[in-house]
Amino acid sequence: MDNSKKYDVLKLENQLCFPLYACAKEVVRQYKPFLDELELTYTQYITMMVMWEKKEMNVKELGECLYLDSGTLTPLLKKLEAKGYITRSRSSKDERNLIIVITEAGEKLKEEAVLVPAKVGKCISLEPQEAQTLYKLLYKMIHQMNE
Amino acid sequence: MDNSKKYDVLKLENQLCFPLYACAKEVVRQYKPFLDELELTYTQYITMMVMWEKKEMNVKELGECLYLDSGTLTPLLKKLEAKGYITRSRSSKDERNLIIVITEAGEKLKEEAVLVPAKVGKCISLEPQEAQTLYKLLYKMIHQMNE
DNA sequence: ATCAAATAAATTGCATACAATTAAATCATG
DNA sequence: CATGATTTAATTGTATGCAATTTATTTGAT
Repeated sequence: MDNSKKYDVLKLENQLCFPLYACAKEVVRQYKPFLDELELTYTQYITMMVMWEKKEMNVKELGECLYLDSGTLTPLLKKLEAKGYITRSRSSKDERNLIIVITEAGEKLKEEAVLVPAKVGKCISLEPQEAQTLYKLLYKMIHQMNE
Repeated sequence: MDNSKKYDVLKLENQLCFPLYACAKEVVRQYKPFLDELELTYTQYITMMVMWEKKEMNVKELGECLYLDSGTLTPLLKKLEAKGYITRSRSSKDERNLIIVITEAGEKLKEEAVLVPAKVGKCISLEPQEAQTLYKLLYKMIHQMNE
């Protein structure tokens, strides 16, 4: 092997994972000013996105949707409950399950939240075709890694 | 507006940012078993990648490379110093600057680290063309957001 | 029916991330 | 050349993330 090239794989610029990691963080940062208006963090926001759609979920299901575990979700859900956007209660069918249900206030928040994607979209403008390509590649990777 | 579609922008499946966020986390998880062998976290690993290439950097430069601030880097660099992979010392030219220099032990670590990318590559197999496309799109976004 | 195995959350411990603030050093301008 | 502005790290405080463990509950095989 050409020794001058041996360590090139360790250069940041030759990594695919690094821009992925950096880009994800930057995107979350783009969300921040808009989410601050709703007093939500990014993780709380995506959790609410699931709740806006599903209305009722248990922690395990939420974790599967969001790729988060109970160590992250438990404190986060307690905060959302404290804000009044969800309720947390044990299932009577199976006491192990904690059922998360969206509240009226939670539903109401959706009216403001619906404006967020467009605001962020202005900061991150890819061509529709590029966005589509990126979307597919990301999910391809995600599915590949979850095997 | 068609009301049945009004809130579709809030569905996780219609988000580009969510798979980005999820994929980045999953990738870091793929690294973990291999980095565990080196007793490095992912963030410590990418920091070492910069050090392997540059040998000497100050905290500000590292932060620019890695998109991290001193709040993250200061404790991380202290850990890398404790492991013996870097030294931390103030510049005599400008005492505000903290100069990070890689040590012998740090250089030595590169021998094991150089095997990591291939191992991770096996878990994340995109076609070279796809990887190239993804790489370009991610950097396009990163550069756009840093304006 | 009983009890070991499995399941679901919660807890614990550690390591980021990052905004905001602070402290020290240097610069720049009158 | 004095001092206010700027720059660089460090610190503080809050919120993740996740592995590993614990606790409570339920399931399932005998």
